[in-house]
Amino acid sequence: MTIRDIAARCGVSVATVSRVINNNPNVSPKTREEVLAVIQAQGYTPNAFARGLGLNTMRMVGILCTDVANSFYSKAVSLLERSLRVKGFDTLLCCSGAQLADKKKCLELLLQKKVDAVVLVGAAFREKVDNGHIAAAAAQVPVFLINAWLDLPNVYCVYCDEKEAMRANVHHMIAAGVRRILYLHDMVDWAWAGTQKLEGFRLGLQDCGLAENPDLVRTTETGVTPAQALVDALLIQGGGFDGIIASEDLLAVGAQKALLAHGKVMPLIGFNDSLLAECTTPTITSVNNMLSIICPTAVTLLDRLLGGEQAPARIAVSASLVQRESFQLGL
Amino acid sequence: MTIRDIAARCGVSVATVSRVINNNPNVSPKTREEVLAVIQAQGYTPNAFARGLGLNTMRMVGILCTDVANSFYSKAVSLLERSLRVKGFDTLLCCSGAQLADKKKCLELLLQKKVDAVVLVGAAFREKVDNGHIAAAAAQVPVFLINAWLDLPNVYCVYCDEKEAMRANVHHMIAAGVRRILYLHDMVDWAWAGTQKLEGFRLGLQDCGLAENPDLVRTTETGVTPAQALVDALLIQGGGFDGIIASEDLLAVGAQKALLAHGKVMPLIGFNDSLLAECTTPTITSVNNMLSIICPTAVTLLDRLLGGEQAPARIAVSASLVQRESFQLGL
DNA sequence: GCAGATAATGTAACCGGTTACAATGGTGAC
DNA sequence: GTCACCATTGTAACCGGTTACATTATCTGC
Repeated sequence: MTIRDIAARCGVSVATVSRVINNNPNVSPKTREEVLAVIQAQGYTPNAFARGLGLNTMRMVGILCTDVANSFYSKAVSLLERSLRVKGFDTLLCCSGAQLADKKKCLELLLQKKVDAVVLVGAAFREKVDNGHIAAAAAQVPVFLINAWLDLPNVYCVYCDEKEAMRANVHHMIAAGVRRILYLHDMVDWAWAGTQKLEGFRLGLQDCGLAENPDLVRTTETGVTPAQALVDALLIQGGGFDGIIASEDLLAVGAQKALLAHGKVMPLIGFNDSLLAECTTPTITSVNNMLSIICPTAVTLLDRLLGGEQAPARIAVSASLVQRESFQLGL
Repeated sequence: MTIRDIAARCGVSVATVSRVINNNPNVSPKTREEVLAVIQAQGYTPNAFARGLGLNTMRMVGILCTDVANSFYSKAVSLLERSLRVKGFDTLLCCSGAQLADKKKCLELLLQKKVDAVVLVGAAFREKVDNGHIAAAAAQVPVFLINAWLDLPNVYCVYCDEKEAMRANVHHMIAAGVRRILYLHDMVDWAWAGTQKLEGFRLGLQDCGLAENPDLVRTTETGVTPAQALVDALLIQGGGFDGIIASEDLLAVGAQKALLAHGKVMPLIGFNDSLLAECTTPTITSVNNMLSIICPTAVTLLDRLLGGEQAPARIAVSASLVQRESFQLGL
């Protein structure tokens, strides 16, 4: 069943049928109605490939995601997909893992499928690391970074100001009487968000006139268990901290487990406002980095841009702290 | 840059270039080498839409997922996407939500994009509910159900035998001395897996010569908080159970929170072996429904089938219980 | 009644690949 | 030398849409 079949059945030309399909106004109401009736009756659907070839787009957007199994990324993908669908885009998903070479390969795969744009979730590096693949992609289609920052042409960034959020966290803790904050972060030091948080932590201490203690800024592998092991080891060595901030809820959970095991109690703040933070006992206070704003905003940007409008290259939104039980503890 | 440009630059015909691109053996080594060199030099990539039009496939598979933000589904999507990519398929993702009408619409969207197959994650209904959209999809492309069961032509099911897993859970509990098990499940009673679990629960009791107590089979909304509220209410009313099985870790977490709040301790088993089960204190024993086997298996099936081979319509794998702290408690 | 504008429709080229079939050239057998 | 055969290559039709441009029909004002 092709457009020519429909045209023949209606006694009109293919152009007219095409016009009807694409809501082109240059068709008489009567003709339109007849054509629509035949299309309906025959259950005709235009061939997407032919359409793509003619229009040079299939309205597909590629999402390059480090790992959808990670709840933070999956939340982003979920929000992006929904927004994209509303705007009439389909989502091509590619989960690259953390390796640079794999990200590069996945990006190429997406571009080969001729997506209209690419959205990167947890895939952007700091400038000092090789971003050649992103620049190469941006040479072909607009690239959107979720919660990351990169100064490259045709790369658009929508992110949460986690630096300020972290700074505020430090202020909160110190205002509440904490004096020696342990900052726990995972080792992906190339990630933009990671550097922002660390910087915010330092700024916060500075604001309060406190010196940074290198022993209280600790790097751990990602995951509950490594974080738990690290905090456990620190507590065995005598601790030396009276509050904890973790760069991610996963690490906060590990820290909390260690605290509980030692019968210790102190303020604890995590990041990402994930489901995990609600599942522990006590629940964990966490920074919400506003994916629910960032993702739809990025899609709006994308839609505007592809529609030929101008769009800002960067949009920052501020975070919000979700208070739960773990912050009050031990005060 | 088209295939004709490449052909002209090489002094060969488009057919030859096409043969080189597609690894057709009917090309002399010398010619192949020359053509590849030019392709390389020009950075030529075949137009995916033209290719799709000619071959009537772009090697894309649609995944229809209820909700990727849910960790169980996102795990499935992650595993599926990886396996599909290895086989040379790209993944079109559509998250429909739980509404039947939305699922239907999403399925149509995927089919319009001319995917080679559709994989349904958390989207299959029991037979008594309307499955017309699935049958309609199966009339166009093979449909694969992850952890669900449906007897329709061209629908392939790969699932975990959660009925037996549940039955075994009941046996375990009773062997450990539990006498009155509370079964907590969410209200999506149309889901195949849900009915299987309930049936397994009943069979388990039957096996052990115990009568089913309707008061101890409770339905709750999905989520930690509703489950917590329900168990809390039951405990206030006096309890009457000495062990809990939850149809999902999320509910198990809620149940555990209620138990902790009441200072109660009893064996608890969840389903899905999710990250949540490791984050609570104590950790929660949970049934692993083998997504890590099911998903790659489904993709293998899909690949074989699209390759023209025969493939079984159903594959069942058995679950495995992951022992953690919550099962020993109170024994 | 007619020039000129406007609305509706049709024709055919084009998008960029794949591939059936035809054509060419070189080989060895006899 | 001729023929059959095989490996290699080329020509042109085809996939199924979109759309520039041409054409025809209708309407307007004078």
